[in-house]
Amino acid sequence: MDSKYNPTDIEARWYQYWLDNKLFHSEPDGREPFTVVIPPPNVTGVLHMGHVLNETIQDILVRRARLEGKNACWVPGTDHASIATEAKVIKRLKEQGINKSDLTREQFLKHAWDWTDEHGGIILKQLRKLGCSCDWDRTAFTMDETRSRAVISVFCDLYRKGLIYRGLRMVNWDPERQTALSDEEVIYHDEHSKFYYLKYEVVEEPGKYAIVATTRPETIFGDVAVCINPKEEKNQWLRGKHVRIPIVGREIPIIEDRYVEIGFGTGCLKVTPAHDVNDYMLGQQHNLVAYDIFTPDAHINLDTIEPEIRKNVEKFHGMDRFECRKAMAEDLQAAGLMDHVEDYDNKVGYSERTNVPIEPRLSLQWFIRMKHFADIALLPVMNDEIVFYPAKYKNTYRNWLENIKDWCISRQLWWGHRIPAYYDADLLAQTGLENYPDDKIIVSETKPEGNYVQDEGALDTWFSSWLWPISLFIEKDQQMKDSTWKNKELEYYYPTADLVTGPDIIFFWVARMIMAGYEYQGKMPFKHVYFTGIVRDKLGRKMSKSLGNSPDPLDLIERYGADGVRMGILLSAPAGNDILYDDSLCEQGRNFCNKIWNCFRMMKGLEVADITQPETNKYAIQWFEAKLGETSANIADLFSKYRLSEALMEIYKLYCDEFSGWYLEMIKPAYQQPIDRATYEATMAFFDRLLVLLHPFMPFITEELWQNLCERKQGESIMVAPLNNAKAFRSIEGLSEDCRANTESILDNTDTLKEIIAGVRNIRASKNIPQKECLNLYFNGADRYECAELLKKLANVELADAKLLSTINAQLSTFIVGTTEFAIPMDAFINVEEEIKKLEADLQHQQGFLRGVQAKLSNERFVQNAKPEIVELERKKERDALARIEAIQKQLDNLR
RNA sequence: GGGCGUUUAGCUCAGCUGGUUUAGAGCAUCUGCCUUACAAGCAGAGGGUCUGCGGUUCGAAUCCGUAAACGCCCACCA
Repeated sequence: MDSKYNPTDIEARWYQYWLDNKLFHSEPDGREPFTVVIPPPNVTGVLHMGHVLNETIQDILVRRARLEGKNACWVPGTDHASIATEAKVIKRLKEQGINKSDLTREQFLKHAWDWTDEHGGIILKQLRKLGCSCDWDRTAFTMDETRSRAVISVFCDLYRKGLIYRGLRMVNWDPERQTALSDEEVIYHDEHSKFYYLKYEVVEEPGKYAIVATTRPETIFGDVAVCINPKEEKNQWLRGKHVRIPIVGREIPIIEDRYVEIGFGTGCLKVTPAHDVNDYMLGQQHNLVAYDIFTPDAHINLDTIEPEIRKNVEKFHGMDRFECRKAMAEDLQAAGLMDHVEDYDNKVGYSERTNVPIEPRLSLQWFIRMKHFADIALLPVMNDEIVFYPAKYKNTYRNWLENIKDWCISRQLWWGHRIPAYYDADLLAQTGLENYPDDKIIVSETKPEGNYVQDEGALDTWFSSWLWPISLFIEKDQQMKDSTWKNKELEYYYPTADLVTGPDIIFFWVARMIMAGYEYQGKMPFKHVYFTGIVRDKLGRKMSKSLGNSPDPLDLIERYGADGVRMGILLSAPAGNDILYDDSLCEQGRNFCNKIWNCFRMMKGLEVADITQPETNKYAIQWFEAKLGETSANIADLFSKYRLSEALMEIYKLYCDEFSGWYLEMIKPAYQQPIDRATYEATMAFFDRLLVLLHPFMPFITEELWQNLCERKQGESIMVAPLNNAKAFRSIEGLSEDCRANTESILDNTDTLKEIIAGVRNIRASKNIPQKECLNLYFNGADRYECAELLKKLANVELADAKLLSTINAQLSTFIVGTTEFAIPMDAFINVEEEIKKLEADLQHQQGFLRGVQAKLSNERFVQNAKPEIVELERKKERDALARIEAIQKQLDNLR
């Protein structure tokens, strides 16, 4: 065996073994289920560090549950990601010289499916490299047959329930992709822009102007009024008058509405109903026309305005909106109709997917009434039936639900689930879409007989994702019945156990799954939600392609091994906190693998013989048994709180410090001596349990070593290791009174021993005494008899001999543990000056400590008010401190 | 403009209902060791008064108030 762990071959081999033996596959049975559904990555996506974090956490939870004997089922799959994927397909077509507009829907979809088949699922392959134990037989796609049928059924069902409606509304329009978006898909950025003060001449008083401040002068073609607040003094003179739009020339009325904020800007607000949500609202209240002056791709379109007005501004027709803003500002300036321009900071909404400024646009879309869903989804989270980790997201969640708005679910895209709404072709030809009567729309799972045309729109991707925890378990060909699905799988796997996802999709996805869960199964979709942080680089910057600061996970796996990367990403990832990723974390993971590897090498190198078991070994085994029990209990507790990085750290310390650093040193036979069989077997058993404990975090190396620890049968795996776990996970609280006392005292005693050894090592290091030099240890003090007993058990770790201290002389180097003083004869090594200095510093510290304690104890109110056990503790502190001070002084006297 | 969160060693974080020998961990740093499992290692050491201020209390990193800094979410002030 090499002294370095080499993961590459090992990982590939065991992953295949797990697949071959169907160890990831789950079928309903008598065991308790533990279900996790993967947050489906984009079907054409590629693995990035965010996935690594997310999937590692899920795998840890799933593998842990499996070891606990649960029937773990982690269902993988991908999301069709309608906007993102459509964009990618369009881009590729463009590279081939094809425009989307040249294709029919069917032709385009053919290309999209080709693309999906080609690139789809690459990311799922990559997850295997990470070690993810997904049940691949269940792999699903949000647009596969079963999921699609579910989506359409739900649309029809909600429509029948009156929870879906079609309406002409002001929506967020993405001019790049030319589709409507939901409110959640708009991201607001702070922007330094300009505030333009435009002069609108008052018709009734030529030469006088109303000054209107706007950030968007390019929309003045659509102005239909100027609004003032009836209470604003300075604009009273405008009441009832009309103004002329500069450059454009249209005469528009001054209207009054209290919506306009007094004191903001000039108090005059231009009203453009087609291009601003508030203006739209004003327009409706004041019966104003809405001129839509933009094409779907946000170029100026003057076809909608009056021809006589148009001729004034023909040159702007067809301009891009930002180009037009510039041109309009210049023209206004030149015409003397620009009062002035100010710098202005405001927020501008951008499309989440295309990163293009969104345009508020009046359009005919499909919506879900959300009030009903907010009602069913709020309570379960607020009273912790569904538990959020960290809990702070409950606030965010509540806030959103309490202010919820209807969800725009239609998209002007082809890649997605086509809206199952049908229009009578003849009627449609007469009325057009906007005026098509609602009661003549047919919403149905299947195309109605006759001459009907289907709605051109597709559904928002999240309209399929919100069904994910349900739709994954719907049987092939199963139809929705009575607004629900029932079958054996749903009965068994639903509700799922844990959902692991980023807080950025709490509204998009988490909240909506909860809604759909209650609506369609009458139950929560999951019991716990673990929100991960965002992976950042070590400078705290979000990882992004454009910054180039995101490492390629596969490359990292290549360099550090999957186990190393898993440890690296997890180590500093407390729930909900962002993680600052740095390669050095993976390095630590790799180093840890190496450590474990070498523990194993050491054990395998032992020669076993039937000899008497030394007392030290008996003690070591007892102690480590206790330690392992204690740590296992801690880890179980940390798991229950989803504090996974802390759990891993506990295991890390258990391996490195306790097992390698202490236990193996205690039982290690002298050079070329054999080990007794009892100790050997106990040690192997310990290691087995250690591997099981670590397995969820580092699946590959643990499987490799577990398989080599002893003879294993074909098909056996640490993944489903039999329940010596029950023993490993038990807590000290669960032990009998006697056993617990024993456990605790052996742990305490060993801590004392470690302190003594540390004292000796300290002296050795500070005096440069070589390792080979065996030292004699003398001691004296209150607990000396106990110490003597203990030391005998550990003598072979560090010491030649342990004796009661009889006389003290200057040729000793000393230290104190508890209240016992220890001394090592130094002969020529001793430096009296230094020794005195050290003791004096210690003395000072002890005296300071004593003063603090005594101050407390002499405070009557403390003695009266504090709990008796606290007072007693302080008294013990005082006694101990006094004893130590006395000991130090005695030593000082001797040295002097 | 609202709401939430954070602020503890050089870095990343623990520290639960105030009291557990004058604050812990991992990493990093420094020193010494190629000791017969491991230099991707071993041993040892240094390093913080817990963001500032005020309060409650016998006692505060821990509770309350306040200020500041940073971060996140929400919101139609053009």
